Order: sequence, then C-alpha cells, then structure tokens
Amino acid sequence: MLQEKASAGTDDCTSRVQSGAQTDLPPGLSTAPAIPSSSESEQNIENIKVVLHERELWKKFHEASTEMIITKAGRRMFPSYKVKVSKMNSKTKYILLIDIVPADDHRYKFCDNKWMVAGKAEPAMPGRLYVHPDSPATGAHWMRQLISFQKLKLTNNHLDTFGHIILNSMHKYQPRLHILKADENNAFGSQNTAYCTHVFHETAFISVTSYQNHKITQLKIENNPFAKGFRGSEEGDLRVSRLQGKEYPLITKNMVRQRLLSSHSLAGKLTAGVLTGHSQVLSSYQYDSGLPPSEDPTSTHFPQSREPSLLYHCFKHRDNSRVELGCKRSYLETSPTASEEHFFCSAHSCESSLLPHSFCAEALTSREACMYGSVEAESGPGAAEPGDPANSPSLNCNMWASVQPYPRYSVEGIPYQPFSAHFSAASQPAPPMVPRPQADVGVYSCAPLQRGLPVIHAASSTSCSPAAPGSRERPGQQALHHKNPSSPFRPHRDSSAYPTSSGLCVREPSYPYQGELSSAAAHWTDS
DNA sequence: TCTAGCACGTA
DNA sequence: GTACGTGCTAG
Repeated sequence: MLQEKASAGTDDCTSRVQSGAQTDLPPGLSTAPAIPSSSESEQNIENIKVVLHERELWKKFHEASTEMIITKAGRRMFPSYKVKVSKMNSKTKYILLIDIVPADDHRYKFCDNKWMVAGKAEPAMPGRLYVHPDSPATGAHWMRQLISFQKLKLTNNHLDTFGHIILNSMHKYQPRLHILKADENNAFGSQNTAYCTHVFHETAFISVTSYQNHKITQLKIENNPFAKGFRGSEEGDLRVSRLQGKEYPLITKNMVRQRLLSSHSLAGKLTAGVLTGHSQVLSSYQYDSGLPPSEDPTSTHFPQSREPSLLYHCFKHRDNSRVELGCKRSYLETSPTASEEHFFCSAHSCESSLLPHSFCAEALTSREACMYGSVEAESGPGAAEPGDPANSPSLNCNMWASVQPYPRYSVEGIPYQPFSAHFSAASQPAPPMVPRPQADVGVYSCAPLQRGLPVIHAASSTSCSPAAPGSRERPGQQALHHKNPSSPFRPHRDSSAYPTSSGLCVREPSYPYQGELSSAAAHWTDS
C-alpha cells in the first residue's frame, strides 16, 4: 500500500499558513484566474497543512547529515518521505508530487568525519518528478491517510529509463513536495494551475554510492526494517550505546559475520586452489570515530537548530511574470515545534505560449519512464472515475523543470549558477541566486520545454483497473507489463498510463520506454 | 568512487 | 515460495 494508516505523531512537523494573502499585487497585474474564490478561501491551496511524518527520525538523520544511497538500479530513500495533509478541499482533486533539487552548487567529500565542499557541482541531472501514484485524487482521499512516497527511487544512472529521480553522487539535495490542484477546470498544464510547494529542511540529504558516515549507516540499520539483518540482537548492543551518545568502538555482529563468511569463503577458495594472495579479509574492524559535528563553516553538517524559517510565499504567474502575493508567513504563527518547512504556493497562469509545445509531440512519440503509479482500486472516493474526461486532468509533467537548486543550503553563499542548460533560455526565468531565500525560492515557472530539456515524468490514470496486489516493479520485468500497445495501461500498483483529455501526456510510468530507450538521453543535455 | 554479488530480512 | 529492499564486501 502506498498509503498507510495515519500515524503522525506529535513530533511531526507541521505547517500552517496564513490565509487571505492574495492581495497586494504589483501594479499592472490583475488577479490570476487561478486564485480561488473567497468562498473557498479557507481551503485555498496555500492553506493546506502538511505534516512531515516521522520528523524526529528525519531530524536524527539530519543532525548527522543525511545520506541517501543512489544506485544504478535505483534506491529508495530512507527515511521515506511521508506526509499527512489536512485542510484540503475534500472535493477538489489534487496531484501530489515530489521533486528533488540541488541544495546548492557544490560537490562534497567526506573528510575527517565531516562533509566538506569539494568543488563545484556537476551539471544537474534532468529534473524528474515522482508523482504520487494516487494522483489525482480528492482532498478527502489525501487527508484520509498518511501519504507515502516510499517508492520513490534515486539513481545515478543518467540514462535511467525507469523514471527514477536522477542525482549526482556526493551532491546535496533537497526534496520538495508540490501540491497541485487538478480540477477539470484547472488542470495542470492548463492556463490555471494552482500549486503550493512544501520544503522540509530536515529531508535534505547528500547522495552517495556508499555510506560515508558510520552514524548514518547505523541510523539506517537501526531504523530501516529491511536492514534488520545488520542489527545486533543482544541487549546492550554497543551501537545502542553509541547512538545514545556514548562513544564505543563499533564492531557489529554483522561485521563479524561478514568477515567470517568472507574468511570461510576465502578459505574454501584457497583450499581449492582458486585464489591466492588474499590476506586482508580479516584485516580490520570498523570503528566509529564518534567525532562531533563539525563547526567548520565549509562543512555540511546540517544545523540542528537553525533559525526558524517558516516562509510562505504566494506567487501568481501571468504573462510570464511572477507575482508575489505577499503572504509571507509569520514566525509567530508557528508553534515552537513547528517544522522548518518552507512553504510556497503559486497560482499559475500559464499562458499558452509558455506551454511546452514541443513536449506535446514528444510525449506522444516517446515513452519516458514515469515515476508514477495507478490510482489504486482501493483509493476510495478520491479515485478518479473511469472514463470521465472531466476527472482526467491533463498532467503536463514536463512543465516541471525541477533542477533549480534550493538555496537554503548555500554553505558559503556562493551565488548559484543556474543550470541553464536545462531551461529554455528564452522564457525560463532565471533561477534564484543564493542567497535569496525569501524571494524566488521554490517557485516554478511554466517554461516551455524543448528538446534537450529535462523530462519530467508524471502521468495518472482515471480509468484504472484494480491494482494487482503483490505485483512489483522490477527493471527486468517492467518492460513486459506494457508491451502491448493495445493496452493503454495494465493494472499495476505503481504505474498506469495517463489518458488525458488533451492528449498531452500519455505515458507508461515506472516503466522503460517501450522500445525507445535511447530517447531518455534525448531529453536532457550534457552541457 | 563506484559496482556487482552476497546474505539476510521484509512483505 | 517469491520478489524485493537492505548494508557489506571485494575488486
């Protein structure tokens, strides 16, 4: 199940925003049509409250500088990104999606038990989105349960065809949650797309191909059920003590086991005369240095207690201009335990000239993998009605160029150099420069996407068959599910096509391009 | 720095 | 029993 029983505890971080902020428009700009009417003001998209699930766990990782493994095949995040939302309009349909943007333009290295800047970042990977499989669904549906993005996968494979989010190793990233209105009269990709963005700073992480910080490794092992096999079982495990703040040499049972296995294996091989010369099998145990977080300004230890920074921005886009609606959140509104979430909202008015015209044709000819799944049969009332075009908002996923760095984690205040290669120079507003946390951050623009621009993956289905329980996505199998062109989609818990009324986006998410593997590379540039 | 293969665990 | 998610390890 992609949604779980709501279990947001009191430690969850919450975000509340001010209402009635859609005023104070600059001269010459009228109110965007996407602004909801006043009768709905209490349930405007900017009023949606988002609570990060397991915030305390996130904070634990954050305090040690969260690392996320990225692999060629794709790796899930842990902790998983799960949120609880409230104050949605129960009848309005929303699309929930996540993107992961560079937190800064640095490359990092783990040196002396701390993260340090190691140079300039590699060019950003093609921006991809992970659209929650239930999207679009009504507010009632979203509010009913915990919303889990646990199936989101990260990869370092630039040619990834599975729709995983592509990241560079040893770079810092910031996940962002976007909530879009998906009403039939306000479909994503139409001229009026209202959305809001929520950023939980404790979810920032550095991508790695193998863990650098033992603290992170231990936190993962201790908290991730799938890593249970690496836990010690005895009470008073040394690692428990270590995690409680005491510093002991870290020799886990698994380490011993692994080495014994290696030793046995090696012994067998040596006996068989297969190998010679291996002498380091039992060379060393790992020790946890237990060094305190660095205070080095160039280190990337995520501040444990940063300045309260709840920001709330409302923007309105019209004629390629962004308008801040003047709804900055007041810190006083925030409870002492409130999150350090940044919240942005926008009522987009994406003129047709800004629509990704090139994408329209492209989407129909290529089959970019979409990290997106079907509306599950048990999705409840929120599930879209099959065959109802009105309930099939066209989700123009390519509009979302998610490569803007999030300036929050500017370590040294170096102005961010936009990854312009991924944007259309003609119409893409310049990404925010560091540090400007209160002006432009988190704001999307409806830039036209051209060939060579990052492909965002999103699709949804309003005519989905019941999901096949137990079916799983697996790279080697994915191509099999959607081979048949006559089947627009197949029941699958994590994927579906997205039949849109506008025909903008007909995709087979979570699956490889059907016979067009090379097309993946055609959507992003190397420069 | 990255990868494939492994054992062990969850679902 | 199967598929998949983990961290560990050697290379």
